[in-house]
Amino acid sequence: MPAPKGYDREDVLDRAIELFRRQGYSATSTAELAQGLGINRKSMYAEFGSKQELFEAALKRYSEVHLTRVLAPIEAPDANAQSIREAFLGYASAGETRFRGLGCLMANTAAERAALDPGSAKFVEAYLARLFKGFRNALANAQAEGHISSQANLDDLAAHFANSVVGISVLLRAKATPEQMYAAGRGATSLLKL
Amino acid sequence: MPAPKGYDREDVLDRAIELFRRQGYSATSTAELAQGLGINRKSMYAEFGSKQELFEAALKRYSEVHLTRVLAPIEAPDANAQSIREAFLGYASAGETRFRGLGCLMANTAAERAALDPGSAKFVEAYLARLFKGFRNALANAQAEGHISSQANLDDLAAHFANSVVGISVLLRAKATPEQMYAAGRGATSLLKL
DNA sequence: GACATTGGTAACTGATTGGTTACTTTGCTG
DNA sequence: CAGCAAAGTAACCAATCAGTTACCAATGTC
Repeated sequence: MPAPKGYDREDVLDRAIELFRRQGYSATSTAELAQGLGINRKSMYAEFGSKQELFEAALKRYSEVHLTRVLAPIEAPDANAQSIREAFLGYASAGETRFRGLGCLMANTAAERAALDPGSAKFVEAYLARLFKGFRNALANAQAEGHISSQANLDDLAAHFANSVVGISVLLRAKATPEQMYAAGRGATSLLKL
Repeated sequence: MPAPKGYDREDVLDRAIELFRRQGYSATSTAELAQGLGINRKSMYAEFGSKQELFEAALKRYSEVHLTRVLAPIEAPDANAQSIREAFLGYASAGETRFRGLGCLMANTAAERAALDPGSAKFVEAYLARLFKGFRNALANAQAEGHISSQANLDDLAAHFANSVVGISVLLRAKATPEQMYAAGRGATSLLKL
């Protein structure tokens, strides 16, 4: 067995996520990446192949780990109106953390790369579908629990909530004030009774 | 008097808007710009000074001309609930036009540049404030006309609509299906009575 | 029609881009 | 301890980056 790697792939990907999230794809050079990842350029290319492949690996991990954590409230099988409210409160509160100015890697990628790069677009597409599906289920429960009008169109509302999450992510990226984000969250969820 | 310019500044800026909107700031080179603008690189630098200044001039014109046109329904002094509905219908319908994949220059800039570039950030900030103000006024009229509950929080709702516009712009950029966008628009405006 | 002022063309600058190649170092296995 | 496969280092590559400079062409006034 040869010399073991001096780095952990998942740690490296988390650092890549941080870098791409802060600077975007185009504005992040491979030299910056290697330095930020704490590994050599050679090792970076050996491990990931190219900047594009590293980016897609970062998107994959972001989706599997980071998004899974942040979407947990609305993806729980028993998610309901209260879960949706809590989720938006959580996203708005990110404006008071270090994520202010960073935003969401998927939302940033949707705006920066998806239209130009099919490799990114498929992750964004899956992200939007995932958001919709999560909200759609939570809304079905909310309706069953009487927190939404029985004649509400759940597909429209799920699309609305998914869209609002994307919007809030961009506000977060654009350093909108936390109060703007809280207000947007309250407004978006104001049609949930109680 | 010397030789007249072989180009019109406003036409050139409109082409710059188109290019930056399609490719973003970082992914658009000055060579591409000069070619796309239909003028020489030298003339471009003589007219605008730098890529950054050209970008800001494009943002300025986009705000003054393009945004003013597209925001007209909600910025009319007598805008009301119906105006808001129509506006969202209009934004969603852009998904069936050539703007699919382009999105809104302000929303794209919010995600790509605002966090890194104060020069862009001030335009984005003004854009968000403008959206809020427009919706806030339209909502006041809507409430007076009985199309919104009298105890609704108009500030929250204005922030919500502004946020939804940003979200829909990103969906447009990410080539979401028109149906996704129409659904998001219907969901976002579903709390407007009638 | 000579001059002055501007726009247009193209070659060029040094720096940086993504990616590669030779070479050294490391650490496990037989 | 000898051998070898992989990681680390750094120099290197052609291409491209934003921006500049020197030159030519066009247009106006006097």
